[in-house]
Amino acid sequence: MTTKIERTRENLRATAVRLFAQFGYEATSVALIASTAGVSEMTFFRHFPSKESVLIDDPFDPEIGEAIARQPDMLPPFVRAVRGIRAVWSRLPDGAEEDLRTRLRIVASTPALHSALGKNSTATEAVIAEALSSGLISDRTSRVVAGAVLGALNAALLDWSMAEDESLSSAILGALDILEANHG
Amino acid sequence: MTTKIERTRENLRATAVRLFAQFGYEATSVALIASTAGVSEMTFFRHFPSKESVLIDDPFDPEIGEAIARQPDMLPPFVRAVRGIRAVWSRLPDGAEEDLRTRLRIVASTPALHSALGKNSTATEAVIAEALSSGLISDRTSRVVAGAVLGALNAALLDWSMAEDESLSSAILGALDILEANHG
DNA sequence: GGATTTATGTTAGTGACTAACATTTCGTCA
DNA sequence: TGACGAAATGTTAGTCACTAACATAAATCC
Repeated sequence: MTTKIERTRENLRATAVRLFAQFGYEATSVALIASTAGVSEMTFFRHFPSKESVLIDDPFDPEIGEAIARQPDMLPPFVRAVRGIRAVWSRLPDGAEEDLRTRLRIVASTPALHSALGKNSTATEAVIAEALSSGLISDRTSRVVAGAVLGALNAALLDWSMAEDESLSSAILGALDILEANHG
Repeated sequence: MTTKIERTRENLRATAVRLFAQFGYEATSVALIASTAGVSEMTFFRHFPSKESVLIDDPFDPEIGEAIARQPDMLPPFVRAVRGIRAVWSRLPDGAEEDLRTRLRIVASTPALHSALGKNSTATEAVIAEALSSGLISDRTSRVVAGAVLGALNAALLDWSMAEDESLSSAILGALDILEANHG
């Protein structure tokens, strides 16, 4: 059974996304989201650390790290990172795709949120860099490769969100292929 | 002769950076910066659009675009982007290097600012993507490559800021080489 | 030196977010 | 079923970044 806390959170999330889509992200205050959802403003912040986090949350960090760490050590770091991400992102839970597209469209159309995407990436970037690190390459190389791969992934996600009838996996795979080309 | 507006701006900038280094970015309010600099809070925002912008400003966008556009069309987009950025970033005005390092160190040590780095990149990313676009590659490819290159550049800059005795150009060139490797 | 810009100040406000404390709602067990 | 302890929510008051409107001071031009 869904707990109350889960229900309240989902209620807030759905309400927020609906209002964002209708009035725009910046024009939608947290106070409005809360009152529309029938809770107080404080309750919103008990369930989400920030207004941004309703749209931007990426629970895949641990999986990505493991998937990258699983790639053979002798492959170039670029290839390891790309294949790890590909392994995680090419199979999303059903229904998550439309939801992700809705959220990313709001992000893409709100300049103030572009940076938020990057903020989220910071943690992921660290995870990737860590997973890449080995005796064979420098920390600098790990971090630069992680930054490049994440930058490419984010660009592809935003671009995909604006496309009409493309599957997420084909967009991701296509973008990662661009990176991997001539590296493997 | 330096105009008054330039003097006030530089005064605010120097004061802010000094306070950031001393007390930390988040612990330093704009009100404190302004009063320490001997002006009102409003004046601060007349000279800087945001608190972040004191540390993060990248006036190179037009140059980067031109430098990339100058690269031969038949080169792979990765190589064009990397060489364009290399051309611009490998020659910085004297003294700018120490200043940049100071600012980036504050950014690197302040999680809240990591996203700001990405925000700044959004504009640069668009410039790079535009400069890359040609009849030979898709818009998607341009954007993905731009994202990758910018992600790598930002990672390298942050990493460099924490290093002790490394020149900026060698860090940049090294990072770009990682990207260009096997692409040219 | 007076008039006109130009830079700055003041005041008041919005919106995201936090802290401290009060209150309700809920599951649990007698 | 009803009291009890805990979890979820509410209230209030505050901080800080940032904006708008209007007022004043200071630099520049004639």
